[in-house]
Order: sequence, then structure tokens, then C-alpha cells
Amino acid sequence: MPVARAESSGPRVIAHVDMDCFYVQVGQRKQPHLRGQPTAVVQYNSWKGGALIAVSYEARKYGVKRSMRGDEAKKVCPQIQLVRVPMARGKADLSIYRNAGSEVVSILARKGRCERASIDEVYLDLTDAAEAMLAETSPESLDTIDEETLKSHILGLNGDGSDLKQNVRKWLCRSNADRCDKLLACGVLIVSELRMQVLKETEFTCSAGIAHNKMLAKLASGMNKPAQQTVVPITSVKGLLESLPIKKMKQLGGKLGSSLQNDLGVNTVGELLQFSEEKLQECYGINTGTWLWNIARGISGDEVEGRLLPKSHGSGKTFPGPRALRSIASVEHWLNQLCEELSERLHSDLDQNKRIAHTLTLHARAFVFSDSESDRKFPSKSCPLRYGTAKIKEDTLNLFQAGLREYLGSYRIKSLRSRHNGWGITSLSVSASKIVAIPSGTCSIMKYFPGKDQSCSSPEHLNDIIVPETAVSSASGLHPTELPVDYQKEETSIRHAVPSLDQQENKSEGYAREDTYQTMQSPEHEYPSCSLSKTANDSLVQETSTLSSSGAESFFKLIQNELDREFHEDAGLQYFIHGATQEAQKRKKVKDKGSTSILRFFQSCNNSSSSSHKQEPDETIAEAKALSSPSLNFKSVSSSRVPTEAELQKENTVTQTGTCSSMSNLGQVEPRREAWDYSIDEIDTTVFNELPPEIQEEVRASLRPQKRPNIIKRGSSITHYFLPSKSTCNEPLLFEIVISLKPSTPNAVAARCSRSTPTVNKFTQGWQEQNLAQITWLWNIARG
DNA sequence: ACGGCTTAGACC
DNA sequence: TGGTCTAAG
Repeated sequence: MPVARAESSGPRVIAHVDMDCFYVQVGQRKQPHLRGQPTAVVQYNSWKGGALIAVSYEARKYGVKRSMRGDEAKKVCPQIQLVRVPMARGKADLSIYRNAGSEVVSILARKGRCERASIDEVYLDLTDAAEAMLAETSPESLDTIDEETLKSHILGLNGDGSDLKQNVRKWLCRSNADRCDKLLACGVLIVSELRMQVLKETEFTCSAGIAHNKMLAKLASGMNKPAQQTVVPITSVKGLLESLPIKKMKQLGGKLGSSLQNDLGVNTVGELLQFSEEKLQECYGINTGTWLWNIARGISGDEVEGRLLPKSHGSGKTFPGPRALRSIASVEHWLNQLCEELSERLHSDLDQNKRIAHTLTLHARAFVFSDSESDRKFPSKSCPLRYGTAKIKEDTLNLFQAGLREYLGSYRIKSLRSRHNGWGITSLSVSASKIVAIPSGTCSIMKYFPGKDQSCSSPEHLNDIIVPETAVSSASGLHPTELPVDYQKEETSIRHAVPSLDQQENKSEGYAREDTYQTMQSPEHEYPSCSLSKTANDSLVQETSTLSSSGAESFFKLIQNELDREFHEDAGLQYFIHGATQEAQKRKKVKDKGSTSILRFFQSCNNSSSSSHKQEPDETIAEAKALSSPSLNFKSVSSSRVPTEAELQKENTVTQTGTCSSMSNLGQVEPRREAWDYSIDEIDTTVFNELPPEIQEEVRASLRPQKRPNIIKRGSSITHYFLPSKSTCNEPLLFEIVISLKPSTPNAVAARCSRSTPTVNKFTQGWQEQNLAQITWLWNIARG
């Protein structure tokens, strides 16, 4: 939905730069013999020659269109060259295009604020550059103007054929022009320069529009393609919009545009002028109404956002019609493929841009046979994003199953015994959002974090780690008709948020309690247990052994996750320590709060110990230095093709300083605490009941309801996100508790854990062994 | 039973 | 805030 914004004060110079059939150009650069030939880019070559996603201008002359199949294109243009989109993991891989887009952006960002609008489009705010130019070397004083620049188009300038270039020259150099036009003229020169630079450095051509706002610039960029540019003087705006079909306007290509046509009988932007602002607001609401009134007059206050990098990453695939996925096993397979791609991209983002994504979202489309309208209703689900391919896969699968349960629940499909499930999945996509730049102090180490380690990213290894998961999923995969098994799996698989831990759990002998399964079921999940297969029952036993300690697990999982998230490989730990000690030396005190979880973690440790413990960090530092091998250099991973953040960003320095300052503010606001606090926002009551009595007692004793900050907050515990949603729960399963531990040393934390019952003990032993060293590091560093 | 795959933004 | 919907390339 468009939203109205006031036009800023002075006249701006805005450019929209659009790459010409970008994918084709990328292909042609790679295979130069394709240049000048009718060419198209196809994906999925297997069926009818693949689908065209980009068509060269030479091919367009033959009537080749996007949305043709490769075979059709061959019919109308037999000599057409088809370039295939690279495939990876069974799906199209667009990374070469994304990277090529980054090359272009890094050049276009040189002259002003730059917004990456899509893979092949950017907006530029050239106001400052144009004003600077006007102040120094106004176009009228130029005696030579580049040939290419003279090929610019000036909207509304009636070039009477004969001497177009002279007309352009005249317009650019008019001394009597008003300031608005002079600024635009400067914009024309700057954009022309930029486009030539793009061509020189990337071999790509592009087209551009130059105007006083984004909307007009965007309109103009498409008016003369390819490899040309068009400027829109204010005096031409009215004429341009008057006859412009309403659907050509950005934001009006869809339902809103149709509504204007059908409900108001408006077919051109000009026809919008007859409606009062009030009338439009009445029809479309205050925001959209005002926006419409404005755009009819060529007014648009949208700012060019300084953003060179995408705000999210996603990987998806469709499974149309007969190819719909019909079993959990196949869904899992594809989700894994998507997750691998996503994880790879997240890690490059971390490497290249020092950014971390915080939210993982799963989207799917599904159908049930009973409802032809059903395919849009599959709920999307999201949860906090944990780095590491295995974790992303695991969380994604859980999100999917939560979604599926809700989806099927809404159709009252509770028990599916028939051979064919009543559902099918027609599309899957996994995305990562809420991406923020990490504080500069920790940048140097972040690139060594999860993903480099095979234990995390290699699929083979992954299978080794999540033993029980694999076992159960293959069982349910073999028996897709027995959904209760899947649900069972869904209920329990969330207990495997910590692979290493689970491994530990399952190797050792657990004690299984018969009633655990029942206890864990919410009233909504009354699946006939008689339909469980033997395999499933075996899995169940295995699973319940895990469940019995799940309370303790969820208790500690938070801690584990915090550690694991950023320390789950030695290299990460080493470099973190290295970075952290540097940072500590620099600032004496880590003040950043609310950035990465680990820093928050630090903060509380630091606070708690600053007065009572004056332990010197020397040892730690020495050891940290020893650990961080000097032979490894910290050189940038960027290739010449893909610009690094440093190369790209003005934006980022702004972002980062902004982030830092706001964080230090937060740091000051943060109340000083004696305790080493872990806030577990929500815990499943049934999980709580599973805790050994003494632990329950401890937890109760440390409950501080009166201290709860801000009512019930959504939990940070991963498990929360996979529990049944409100709509499928009769009563709230969750309540919020705050647990305080006041250990004097890290050993005390571990010791305290070992005092628990055998099950918990087993759990904590694993935890202890794995993490005591890490806790100790943290403990010491926090005081550094 | 087909256009596939991505990203962004607004609303509630 | 998470989830849904719209839009665009």
C-alpha cells in the first residue's frame, strides 16, 4: 500500500538507473560471442526448453517475450541463443546476478545516496552533487559535452528531427533556465558520467531517468531503452502524466490500479485530477487517498534510502500442480536444500558485510482436496534465527510442522489414515530478515564464525550429529500416512535444539516414563496412539527419554544457545576471544548492549563481577593470543567482482555509528545487577513439571513475579516458537519466569548443575564438559 | 496445472 | 510483533 509523504523542501535531483535486460548481459559478459546476438536467459531447461526470464533487445525484435518457453522462442527466432540460469541444489541459483548487481551498485553509489531497489535497479539522490556542480562548473560554462551525454532525451522538448544533439546541448546549457532545470541538467551530466563508468568497469549498459522525485525518475528510465537516459523537466510533468495509463505507475499495476479503473473509471493519471483529495481519501483511506491525489500531480516525497544491501535473504521453490510435495520426507528434503542455500548466503553476508540476520521465516503454500481456495492459507511461521546450517534446517522443519499442524487443524484434518494425505505443498520458501550490522569491535572475528566448520555446514556430518532426528524423520517419511507419528516427531524434535547435547543424551541410557508422551500433549493433539507403528513407537521411547529432562534442557538451552550460537566451533571461540580482548583493551569495558546476544551476556557478567572480583585478565589474554594463530591473516574475503562493505558503504558507517550510539545509550540505561540473570521468558508448564522436584523448588524459590519486566513478552527460547499457536490452544501453556543464579565462579555454575538428579546430571555433564571452558573464558574476559 | 524466484513495504 | 497481503522486477 502506498503511503503519502510530504515533498521535501527544495528541489531534488533523483535518478533511477535500470540495467538493460540484466540477466542477458551477465550471460553475454561471460560468453562474449553472444553479444549482439538474439539471446535469452532460461531457467529449468528440462521442460519445453525452460522459462524465459530475460530477453535481449535483438531477440525482442523477433517477438520473443518474457514468459515464453524456450521452445516457443526458438519458433519465432530459430537462431536465438539460450543461456541457462545456474542450478544448485536442484533449484535456480541467482547468485551470479546478485553479485553482478553489487558491482553496479558499488559504482553508482559514488556520487550520492544510493538505494538498491532490486537486483538490477537503483535510485540515486544526486541533489548535493548537482548543487555542487552548479556552484562550481555550471553546464552553461561547459564547452565540450560528451557525445553520449548529448544522446540524452529531454521529455517535452520537441526535437524536430534534424539536430537532436544540438537541442540537448542547448537545453543543458540554457543560461536562462530556472534553478530546477539547471539542477536537472547537472543531474543529466552526472548520471551520464556514472553510466559510462558502469560500462567501463562492468561492461554492462543501463538506462536512467532523471527527475525531481523517484516516481518520475522511474517513469523516465523506462522511456528510452536500452542504454539511454531521459530527463523530466518539471514543465513536462503535466503532459507526461495526462495521458499516462494509470497502470503504468508504480504501485498501481495491481489491484489498486484496477480499482481505480473499475470503481472510479479512471484510466489515465490525468483523469485522477478531477477527484478531490477528500473523495480519494474516502474511497481509499487517508494515506492512499492523499498519495493518489499527489501522484496525479507528479508529487512524491519518497526519499531515496541509503541502502546498498538487501534487507532480507530468501530461498524458495515452487512445486506446481502434480509436482506438489505430499510427504513430510520430501518437504524435509527440499527445505534442507533451501536452508543450505540460505545459510550459504547468510554466511557470505556475514563475511562480506558483517551483518547478522535475526529472524528466520518459513512460507509455504499448500492445498487440501476439500477446499479449492485452500492454497493461500498456509500460515507463515518465524522464529529467532540461529546460525549454522544444521540449526537453520532444524528450526525450519519445526516451523513447517507447526504451520502444517495449524493448517490442517483449520480443516479439522486430525487423523489421516488414508494412503494419500489430503494435502500437498505447492511452494516452500525460507527467508532471513532483521539483518543488522554487527558492532565494529566484533567485526574482525565474525567472519570466522559458524559455517566455515564442516561440523556445521556439511550435510554428511550433519546426519551424524542429529541422530534421533534422522531416525524419526525417516520413520515418518516411510509412513507418511500416519500423521500422528509426524506430530509426535514435531512435538519432540524441538528438544533437539542443541545437537551436541542431544547426541550426548541419546548415547547414554535414558529413563523412559510411560506417561511422558501423554503429559506432553496439549488437548488439541488427541491423535489415536493405536496408529503408531512399531518404528514410531521405538522412536517414541527414544524420544521420551529425551523428554524427561527437557525441563532442564529448556532451562539451560538458553544459555547453551547463547554460547552455541556464537561459539560452537573452536575457531569461532578463539577469534572471538582475540577480538574481545582487543576490544576490552581498547575500551576497558564492554558497554554494547542489545546488539548481539553475546554482548548482553557479557554485560551482565561484567556488572555482576565488577565490584566483587578483581581477577586479572592477563592469563586469559595471554591464552587468547596464543590461541589465535598469527599465521592466519584477517584479510578481506572479497573478490574483485563483489565489492566489500568497506568499498560500498557510506551508508554503513552511518548505520554503524547510529547503532553504536544507541547501544551505548542502552548500556547506560541498563540497571546494574548483582545477579547473573538468565531471563527465560516462557516455559512450558508441562516442561516445568518434568523437572526434578528439587529443581522445581529452586525455580519456584527464585521466581520473582513482581520483578517481571513489562507483562508477558514473547520468549527468546527457541522452543516457544514451535509450540501450538494460540488459536489451537484451549488454555495458555506458557508462563513467564525469571531465574536468577548467583554463582561466584563458573565452576559453581557447573557444580550446581551436577548436584541435580541423574538425568539432569547427565544433561549437565554434557553441558558442563562442552561449555565449562567457554564459560570460564567468558567469565574472565568479561572482567578484562 | 505452470511463470519462477526474490525482495520490500504496509496494515493490524 | 508476527503474520498476511500487495506489488514489482
